[in-house]
Amino acid sequence: MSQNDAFDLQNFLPYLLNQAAEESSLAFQQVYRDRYGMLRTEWRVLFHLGLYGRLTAKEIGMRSKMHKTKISRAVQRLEERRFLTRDPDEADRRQEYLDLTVQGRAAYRDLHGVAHRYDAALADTLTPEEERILRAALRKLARMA
Amino acid sequence: MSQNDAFDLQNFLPYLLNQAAEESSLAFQQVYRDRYGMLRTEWRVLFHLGLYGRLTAKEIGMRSKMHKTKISRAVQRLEERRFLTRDPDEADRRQEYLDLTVQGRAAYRDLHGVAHRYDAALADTLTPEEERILRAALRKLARMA
DNA sequence: TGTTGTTAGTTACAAAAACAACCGTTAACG
DNA sequence: CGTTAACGGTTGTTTTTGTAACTAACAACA
Repeated sequence: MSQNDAFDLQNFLPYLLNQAAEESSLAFQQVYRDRYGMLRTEWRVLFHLGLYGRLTAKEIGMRSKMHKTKISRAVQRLEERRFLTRDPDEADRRQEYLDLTVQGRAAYRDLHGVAHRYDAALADTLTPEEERILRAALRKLARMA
Repeated sequence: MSQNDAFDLQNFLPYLLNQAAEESSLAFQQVYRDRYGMLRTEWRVLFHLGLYGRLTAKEIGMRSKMHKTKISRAVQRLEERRFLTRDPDEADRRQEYLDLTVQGRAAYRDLHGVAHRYDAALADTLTPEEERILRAALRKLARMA
């Protein structure tokens, strides 16, 4: 039974963050899933390559904090579906550089636009002050150890 | 390659929300996992019962937005481990009321305290204004359709 | 050089989530 | 009543994720 204390689930930041993240991801997920058959890990890899250009799996891992097995599998699927190619680094043959194909860049541009517009639509439900502070606070929380 | 546009992953709210949610859940997850062998779905069910008292699975679903199969399985495991009991509703034998056992209430009180303190610690990394606005903005986003 | 440790990435297996079909019960209504 | 639809919940199967062990390549250094 509830303790006489205002602290409930809706006040628990991890829970609240999760609900907001899930709810706000849904509509975008719909797009990359239906339009390109991608998983979350896959559009993330696609975006990293689209935004920063040629990268190794390792570099994607450092930037995204995704585990290397997730990246490995996402890269496999993206390669199978011809969204990217692998280019072995001759100087260090443990790693390979990843590049988007023409098709990959097209998908990236498309999804980038969708994401941008969707982000703007989300931000529109907030006041400018709310938006600014929300982003700052989220960055702080995401950077915690 | 990056378009000449400030919009990148770190500015995409669903991504940012997800990173913050994941990062901020980690430490708490550690506690309910190590201390009670629970999964995320399980502590959520536990909290619903702890906060609101006797509920049916359906009611938990409406409040939490979790899918009914997740709830069904969480309830199973919580019952096996003697954190809750089921009480069939004689008036409508499709549903059953769920109640925490003594052990369940003890686990709830313990985890509630941990969550409360952890939430306070998270909030401490923010200014009071940031905290207030963050919570308001997250509630807005979580309630979107 | 050769041995030992690290690194980038993959693979194999176990745990968990998603999705659909299902069972027994109740509601709606001819 | 009897039939059909809806509901609460469970079960089975497929995807996806997490974890650990592995391979091949490189680095450090005696």
